Amino acid sequence: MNITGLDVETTEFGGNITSRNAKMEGLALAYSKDLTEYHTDPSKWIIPEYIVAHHAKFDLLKLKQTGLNLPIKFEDTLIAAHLIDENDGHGLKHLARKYLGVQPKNYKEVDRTDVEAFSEYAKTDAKYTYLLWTKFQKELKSQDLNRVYELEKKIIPVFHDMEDYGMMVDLQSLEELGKYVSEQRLEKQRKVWELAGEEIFIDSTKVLKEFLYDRLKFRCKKLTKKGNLSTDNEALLALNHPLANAILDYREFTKMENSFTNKLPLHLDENNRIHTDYNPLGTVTGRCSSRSPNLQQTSSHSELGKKLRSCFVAPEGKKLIVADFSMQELRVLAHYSNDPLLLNSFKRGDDLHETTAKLIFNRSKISKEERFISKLINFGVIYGISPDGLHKRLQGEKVKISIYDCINFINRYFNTYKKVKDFLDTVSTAVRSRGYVRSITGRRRHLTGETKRELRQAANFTIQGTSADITKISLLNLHKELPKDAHLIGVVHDEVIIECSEEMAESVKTLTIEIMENNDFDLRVPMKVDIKVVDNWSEK
DNA sequence: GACACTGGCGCG
DNA sequence: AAAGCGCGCCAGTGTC
Repeated sequence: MNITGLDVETTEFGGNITSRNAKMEGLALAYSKDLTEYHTDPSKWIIPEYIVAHHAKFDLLKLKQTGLNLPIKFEDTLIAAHLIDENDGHGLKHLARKYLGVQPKNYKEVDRTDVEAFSEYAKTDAKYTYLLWTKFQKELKSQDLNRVYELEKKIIPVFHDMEDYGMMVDLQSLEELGKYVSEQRLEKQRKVWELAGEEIFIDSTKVLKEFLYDRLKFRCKKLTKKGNLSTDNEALLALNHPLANAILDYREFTKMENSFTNKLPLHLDENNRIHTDYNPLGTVTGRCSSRSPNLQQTSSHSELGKKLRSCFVAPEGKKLIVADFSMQELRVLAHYSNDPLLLNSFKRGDDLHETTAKLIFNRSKISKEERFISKLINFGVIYGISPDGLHKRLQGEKVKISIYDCINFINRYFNTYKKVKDFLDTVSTAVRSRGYVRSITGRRRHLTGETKRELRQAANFTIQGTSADITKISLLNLHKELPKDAHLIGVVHDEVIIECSEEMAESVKTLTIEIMENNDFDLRVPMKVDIKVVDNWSEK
């Protein structure tokens, strides 16, 4: 089958026009480097059987939305570019310069009202895509990236359907919450002003900094990354002063108002559904990012966060099925390290944080605080935590433990789970000798491993990247195997959300567990899914 | 008015 | 010099 370069031109973005509702205006095709065409006449929009696009998620969506036939088979130079070099830019123009040695015109340099010039521009994009593919195809194969490439291709329709179906918001509840939040914000503001003795502009870090550290002479314990005096959560907490606490209170409500209660309504469609735009390759680790809105940062921990999530609902007669992998990354760590104690804890179905606490505190009965510290260390290992980091985290959680104890605990962790240390060493050696590390699907991250930071990133990539792979495979399988009227409507890294009718909820629940707990990766640990059938996203 | 940067903070 | 990993979005601020 011959491949054809394809590029869909749409209305320009801006204002209310997003990639989701931009309309198709033209179709550029490149059958070879010399034979290209561009059509603005919809009757000429005939889609070849086998195409390559740069960002197929977008182009295929437009074809679908326009009601055109989809190609039988497709390739994507954007995915390929991401996988071949995750650090480099991925724009078509950039890639054309880099791999084809040409000097493409930028979109901004082209006059859209000049029909001939714009047609030429569109055709050139299709041609570059066509030419890039011949290069990338070889690279994917020689660099052993085909498995992850196929995964990333296959997942595109999953995101199409998920984004298209969207997630329902109870607008009335959201508005009520918004009212409460804005009232509370004013109340918290009043409190701050009262304690400050004047009406300072709390939203400005500049003003705040001058007031706290110049006027009131508080001693700032933390600097920003640019070396300025910080007024963030940690810095204010350290002041241990009613005014600082009041400012933190105030911030919780401004954050909620600015980021959520005021913003989410702007993203609702006519049916009060939200259509997040996922970028399946939005991160260097293989995780998805999400935007407009970023559903993945919707508050959840605080009381206010729970109230917010309760506004995400199932429509009348339907249910949400919320399924998350229990300790996904820690299970991946157990798999890679092959540590017998970690593996056994998971195989027995024990509470890992408790297991860790018993082992590092060396007793059979452990306190809540000991479990909490162990939990922090368990998760911290994935990020390459230091005693200092652990200490700060614990301080932030109001746990009073000395830095020496932190050193001690971390040492005991590694003395207990000896093979975890071996795993970290193996990753370090590998990244230094090869210049990259791979996740379980073969996804790569290029790092030299010359700094401590890069070694942490290498270890974290192995775990986070593999976890992302596991979630993506699950999405693929769910999309394939769920009944037709059960719909994936959201994914938050290790959590998936499904909407289906009340009647089928129990069977979909069973099926979802089955699908998510089984994959073809031959892991040494069982994956476990926590799942609930609920009416809203916050319900237990 | 558009754009970039900074500090800050939400999530896993 | 020291830094725990990965993101996107907000308001305020500074600049052209």
